[in-house]
Amino acid sequence: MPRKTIRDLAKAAGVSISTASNALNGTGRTNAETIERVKRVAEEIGFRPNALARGLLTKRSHAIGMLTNDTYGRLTLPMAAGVSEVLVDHGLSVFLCATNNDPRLARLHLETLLDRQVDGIIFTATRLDLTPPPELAKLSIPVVYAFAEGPPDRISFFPDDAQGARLAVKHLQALGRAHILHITGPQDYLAVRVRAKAYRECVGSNAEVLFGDWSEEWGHEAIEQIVSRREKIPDAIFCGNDEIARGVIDALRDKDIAVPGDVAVVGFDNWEVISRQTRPPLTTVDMELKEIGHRAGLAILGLTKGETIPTGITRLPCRLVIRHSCGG
Amino acid sequence: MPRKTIRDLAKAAGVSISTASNALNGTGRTNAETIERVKRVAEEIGFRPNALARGLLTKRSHAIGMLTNDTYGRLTLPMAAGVSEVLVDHGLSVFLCATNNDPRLARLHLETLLDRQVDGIIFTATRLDLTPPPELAKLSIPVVYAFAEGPPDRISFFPDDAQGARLAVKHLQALGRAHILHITGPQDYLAVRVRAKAYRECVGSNAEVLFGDWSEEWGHEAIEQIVSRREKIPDAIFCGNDEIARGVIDALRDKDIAVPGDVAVVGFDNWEVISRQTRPPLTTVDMELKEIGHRAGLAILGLTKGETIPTGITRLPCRLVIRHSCGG
DNA sequence: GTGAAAGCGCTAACAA
DNA sequence: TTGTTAGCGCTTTCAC
Repeated sequence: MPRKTIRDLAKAAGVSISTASNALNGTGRTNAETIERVKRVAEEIGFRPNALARGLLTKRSHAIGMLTNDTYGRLTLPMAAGVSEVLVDHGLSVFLCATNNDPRLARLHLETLLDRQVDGIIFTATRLDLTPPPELAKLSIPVVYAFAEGPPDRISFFPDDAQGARLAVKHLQALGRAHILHITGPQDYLAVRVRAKAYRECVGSNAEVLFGDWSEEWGHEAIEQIVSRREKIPDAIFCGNDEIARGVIDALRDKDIAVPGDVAVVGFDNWEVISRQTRPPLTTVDMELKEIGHRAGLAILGLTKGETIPTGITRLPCRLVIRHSCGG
Repeated sequence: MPRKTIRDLAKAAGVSISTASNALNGTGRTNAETIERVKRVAEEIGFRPNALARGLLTKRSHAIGMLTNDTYGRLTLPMAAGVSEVLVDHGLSVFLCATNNDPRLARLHLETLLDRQVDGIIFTATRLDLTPPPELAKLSIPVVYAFAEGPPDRISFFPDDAQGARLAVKHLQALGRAHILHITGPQDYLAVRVRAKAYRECVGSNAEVLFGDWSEEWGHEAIEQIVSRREKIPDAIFCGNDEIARGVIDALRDKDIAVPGDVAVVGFDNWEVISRQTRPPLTTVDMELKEIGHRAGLAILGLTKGETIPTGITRLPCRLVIRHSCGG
């Protein structure tokens, strides 16, 4: 059985097509009783409007595209969930397009999205300093950047890395740790530089930072370096992500250095498969990716309604998740 | 500047609307030269057909919905990537709908998808024995189940857990391990029972299986149990997932039991953030989730074209990823 | 208050 | 081979 059309509805309710339409949408001037009846009949016969037909006419598809540079990694997904969460109740659907960092694929997806008359596009990336597809800047529909930096006249949401780093370092200081070391990822990541700078501002500008990569292995190696110096080891380590932190904790245990007794450790990301499973469980900074998704979704929603929303980068606060790797 | 319509194209190319349409779509009988010209002009003026209008008329939206029970977890995402990968080149887009295991949300998403005239729906779950939304069974559009079991008259794709388990166990046996233990997850998971059964068929029906949960902690605890028995410990352990395997490996190292020297360990999932980072790196079974996504995408594609595709459950082979936790 | 009619951008008969 | 015409299902003037 094919879907009921508004014609079927009009016939069944004994009204004209336009009255049926008005009754359902609350447009025009319609008798309250008629509205009631049309709605009841619509329910009875299972009428649901065809979104394609409606979109064709109103020029609003009530769909948005989410363009992401990776194959839905651990950063993109919480954001996508956040976006979807706020939009579903407003009747907006989300096309998920993974570009896999391939410009050709990005263009392909983008064209398809425009053909589908999406009301807006959210671009998300896996690192803040990845250059978004330049085509996005020229679009006449709303574009919001999440975990990526768009042009100044667009809206971009970032986690506040500096604040997150301060959160971590100040927590360690409040716990009485005086000699804090920072072991982090590759220096060419913007987030790495921002976090390192904030760290230095808290503990003094001659504070030591060890740059490496994002792996557990680097955590091990860094500890090896520290210990082999035969100096006094730090009493706290602020790690650039949870994987490094896990490596650090494991390496310390291998050397019979107690965590948090001798050395307190803080991570960054709150990637739970890691942060919950270190021994002891890891105190870490959560970037609130889902909240970034929420905000991006709300921004798109507002823009499509013609609201004015401040452009430029908005930094959203991180949250410290306290577990046992710092004591307490 | 509004988008160009097929009218603009027809005018610019000096042909009628229908000729323009035929030229672009290869329908009807059109002069090769005209086709050429129309296509060139379309390119020049930047004409792109409105997918909404086309869909309204052809009753094919060239979009599908992907309904998933979780907030895009680690199982769903590789599958989603696989689906999208095979569909993008056929001009199909994917609506991603996370139901968060909430039946109300599932229904809401489903209705929206139908309103949008999606050509088909792929349902994916985080466990094989999760009951898919019953509404799906009654739909008149194609529905494919990936990592979930649909009704017998629909298409379902599963990883071949039994084959995966055999792969792991036979690998250990080929390496000369004679006393293999299975430490796995909760017995109420179908996958757990299937893997355990396959394991027992390989090593003998009195073989021991320890059921627990999916955590690293359980891996530790299981090793504790084994060692405290003061019997001869097994020379190989087949773990139900990578998290358990990581716990097992860590616990063995804590007890100075060499991996793979004394005990070889195999995991299940190939969740790389874990399997690459264990010491030694973990040999593990990969369920080829992306391939499941590929197959689901191709199945939907075929169904929307009216092809006949065998219904019921198709089990897709797992692959053994060899690292160092078994030696070699 | 309600309905007839026009038309969103496109495809597909059918006529020319 | 091409153009004319009639809609797809809906919203939206504008008469009545």
